Amino acid sequence: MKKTVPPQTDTKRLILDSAEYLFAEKGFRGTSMREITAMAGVNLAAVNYHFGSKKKLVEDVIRRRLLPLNSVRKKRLEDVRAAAVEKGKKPEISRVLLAFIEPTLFFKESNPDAEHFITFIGRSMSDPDDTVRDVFIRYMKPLFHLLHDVTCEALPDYPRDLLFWRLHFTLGALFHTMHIYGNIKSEAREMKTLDARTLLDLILSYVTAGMKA
Amino acid sequence: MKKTVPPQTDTKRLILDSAEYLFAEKGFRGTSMREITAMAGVNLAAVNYHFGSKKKLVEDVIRRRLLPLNSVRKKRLEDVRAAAVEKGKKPEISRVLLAFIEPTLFFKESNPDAEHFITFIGRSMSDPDDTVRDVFIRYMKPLFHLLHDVTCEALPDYPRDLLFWRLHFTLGALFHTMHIYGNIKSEAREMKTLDARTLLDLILSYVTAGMKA
DNA sequence: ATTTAATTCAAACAAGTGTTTTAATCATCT
DNA sequence: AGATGATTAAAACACTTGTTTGAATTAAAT
Repeated sequence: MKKTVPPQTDTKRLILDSAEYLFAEKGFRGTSMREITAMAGVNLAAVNYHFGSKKKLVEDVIRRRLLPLNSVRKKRLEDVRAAAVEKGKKPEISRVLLAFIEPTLFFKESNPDAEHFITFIGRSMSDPDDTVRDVFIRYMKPLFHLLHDVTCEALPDYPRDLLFWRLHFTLGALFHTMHIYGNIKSEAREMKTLDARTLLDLILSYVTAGMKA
Repeated sequence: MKKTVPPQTDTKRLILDSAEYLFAEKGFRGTSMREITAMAGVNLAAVNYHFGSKKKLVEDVIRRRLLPLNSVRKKRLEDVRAAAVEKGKKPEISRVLLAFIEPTLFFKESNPDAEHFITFIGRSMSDPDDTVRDVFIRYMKPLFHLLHDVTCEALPDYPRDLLFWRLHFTLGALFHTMHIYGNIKSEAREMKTLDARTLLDLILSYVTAGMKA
């Protein structure tokens, strides 16, 4: 009848974890099925059996983290909007940006096993591979629209197009930061180790000033 | 009759052009030697003969555009610094950023055949492939140091570390913009077509405000 | 215990990878 | 002209890629 806890769950999770780590480290195309399965300690055919294909796998890797993260960001944005409506005032832009950025940067700490996901997602939007970029954009687009809307409510005197571009600058700064943050190698030696809170303050003051320049 | 220009030059340039276009379109790992040589209309072995390997090729692709571009940016930065010294004042941060960003965004127009390079270079810093990222960072590092120094001279009351991070945010915004700008597909349909001058004004006001937040 | 379905496994598959090889072709100079 | 060195050409190289196969193993249900 109904199965309670099939061992299949372990295999799938092991594969997702390994794939997430390797995709962050070497990119989608730079990671082979054999590397993934070897690291996960499962058979080579397991990926195609459980996920169907490499493309389906990367979609699941992205979905597993991005859907919960986007739920949190969506709720935070709607809370800011609702709080403003209740007080009969427009939302404060710094709170709007905080609602979006804080869960993003702190996602790494709330999900300690997801630290590599931040690195991976940081370059997904400009990934050379269509598959990765398309999946990422597909899941981000509704949330970005919401962010755009709430931003326009916070700064009603600014043209929508202007705020659209400035949000793109903000995302560029954020993604770039996400990619180098948590990336031990590269140029981490030049920047003192920062905790997420300090980094959040840094980026928040920067993008807030930029948005209402 | 005597040919002043040896035909070898043509082959190398054809390969560089095709590689630049395809690397921008599909990434370093996503582009095969056969695609490059087929598009260039040359023999498959020509790449290894003229460049040595695929890695050496991508290094030449990057160098061909980045060295001249960096020379211009370096001169512009030093001009801003010299002009400030002459007047006995500190340089203006907006002029510092302009000196760096303007040649970058206008590079596409001064070199019409290099329009894809901007897309390519826009993601080089976070490219999943070590080769691309290392080459790019190697050629950018001295210029970034200069930019950092002149920025610190423009804002002497701000801690060096703070300005270091804010410059990273600025580069993130710039690279992200470079990558989506000139990329006809993706989300160009949502953003009205902008000329380089308007885009420059947009990003400059944003990052200037962010830097001196 | 026997049947049935789900999962794992080793092996092979066809296609694609960057690179090398060796002979043919070309341009240039004495 | 012929000789020399640089460039091109087609083919093969050794290797990796994602995926599929069919048998072996495991778990669940009757």
